Amino acid sequence: MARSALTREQVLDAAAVLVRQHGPGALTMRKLAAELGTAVTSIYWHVGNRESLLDALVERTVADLGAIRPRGATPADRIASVARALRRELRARPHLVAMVHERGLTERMFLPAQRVLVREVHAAGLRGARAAEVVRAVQFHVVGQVLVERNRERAPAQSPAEQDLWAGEAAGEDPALARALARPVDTDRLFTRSVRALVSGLLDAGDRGVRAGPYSQ
Amino acid sequence: MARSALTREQVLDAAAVLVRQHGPGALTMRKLAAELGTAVTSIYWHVGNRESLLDALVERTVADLGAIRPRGATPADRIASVARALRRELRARPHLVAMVHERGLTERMFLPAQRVLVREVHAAGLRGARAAEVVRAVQFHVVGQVLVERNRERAPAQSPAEQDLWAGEAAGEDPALARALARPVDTDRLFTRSVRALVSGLLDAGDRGVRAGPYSQ
DNA sequence: ACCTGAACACCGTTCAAGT
DNA sequence: ACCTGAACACCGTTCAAGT
Repeated sequence: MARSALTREQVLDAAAVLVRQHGPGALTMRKLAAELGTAVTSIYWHVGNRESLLDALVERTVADLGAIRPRGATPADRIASVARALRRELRARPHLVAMVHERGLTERMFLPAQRVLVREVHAAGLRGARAAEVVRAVQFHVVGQVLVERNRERAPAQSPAEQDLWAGEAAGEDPALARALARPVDTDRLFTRSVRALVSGLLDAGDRGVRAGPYSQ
Repeated sequence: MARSALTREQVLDAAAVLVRQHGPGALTMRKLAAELGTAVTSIYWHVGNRESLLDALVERTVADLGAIRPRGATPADRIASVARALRRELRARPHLVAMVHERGLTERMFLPAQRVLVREVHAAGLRGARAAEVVRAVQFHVVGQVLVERNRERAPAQSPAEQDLWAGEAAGEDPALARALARPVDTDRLFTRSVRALVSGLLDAGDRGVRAGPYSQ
C-alpha cells in the first residue's frame, strides 16, 4: 500500500495490523513485504529481523497501555480495583499478552501498575518488604489469571470436559457442587472474587500473625 | 536408532526425547524421522500429522502426573499443600506446561487435582456453588502462577528492570520497599504466601459476609 | 543510504508408487 | 498394512549487486 521511501514506522504499522487481525503467527516477513509492496529484503534493512520486529511491536503496544486510576473507599477495594483495571487493559489486547509472554517481558509491562499498587499498599499501612510482597502477589496473580483465561478461550471445548466428570461422580454427596463444576466458568466473577480473597488474605496476615485465623466451621 | 516395523509408540518415544531436550519447537518431522531412521512420510502414516503427534504427547505426559496427597492439620493448610504439590508436579515438566497451554488443555490436566481439592473444601465445611468457587479459584491461581514463573525463567534479565526503576525512585519514602522490589523475586516464597492468603481469604469470606473484615491499620 | 532478486537451508504435508 | 522419494508451497535469512 504505502509508497515511496519505506519507513521503519510504516513497517511497524503494517506488522501491527497483521498481528491484530490474525495473531503473531500470521506475521511472516513475506506477507508483510507483500502488504507494503516492497521486497522482503527491504524489511530486513529497517528492522533487522523478525524477532526484533516483534520486540519493537511489543515495546510500542506496552507503551500505550492506559494509566490506571484506583477506585473505592478502602485500600482493599482500591487494590482490587487496580487488579481489575489491569486485567481489563490486558484482555483488550489479547495478542499483546501472548507476545509479551513469549518474550518474557511481563515485568516490563507491569511497571506502571506497580507504582500505583505501591501507593495503595502504603495507604493500607504496609511498609518495606511486607508491602513489596503484597504488590508482587497481586501483580503475579493478575498476569497469571489473564494467561489462564486466554488459554481457555482458545480451546472452548475441552476433551473429557469437567461436565462429563462431574455429571455422575460426586452428585450423590453434593449435587449442587457437581452442578456448579459442570457449568462453564464465569471468569469475570471468579477473578473478582479471588482477587478480593487474595487481597484481604494478604492484608489480614499482618494483623494476626502469619497463619491467618479460623477457617469457616 | 530403532529398527524393523516402526510403531506409533516408538514415534511417540522419540518425539518425547526431542521435546524433553529442547522443547516443542525443536520437534520437527524431519529431525524426528532422522532420529528414527525412517522416511519423514512414514511418521505421517503412524500419527497423522505434527499437531496430533503433539496432542498424543501431551495426553501421555498428563496421564503420568503423580497423585497428590494433601498434608497438614487444618483444611486451609491441606488445600494450600495441594496447591504446592501441584505446582511442584508441573514445574518438574516445564515443556508440558507450555504444550498444554498452547493446546488449551489446562482443564484436562487439572481433573485429578480437582477431585482432591473438592474433598478438602468439603472438609472445610463448604458445599455447593461456594465450594466449587473455592476449588476453581485455587486451580486457576496455581496454573496462573506456574505460567508466569515459566515465563520469567525464560527471560531472566528484563530490559529496564525493576532494579533500575526502584533504585532511585521511592527510596526516599520507603527505602526498605525500594530495596525489596529491586531484589529478584523469590517465587517459592511468593507462591507459598499468596496461596495461603488466597485460601484463607476464600474460606474467611463465608464466615463474615462477602466483604472480608478490617484491613490492617 | 536504501532497495533488489537470487539463493540457501530449512519447514509441514500430499501423493502416487512401491512391497 | 506399511514404507518410500519426489514434489509443492511455504518459511527466515544472507549476500552480492544495484541506485
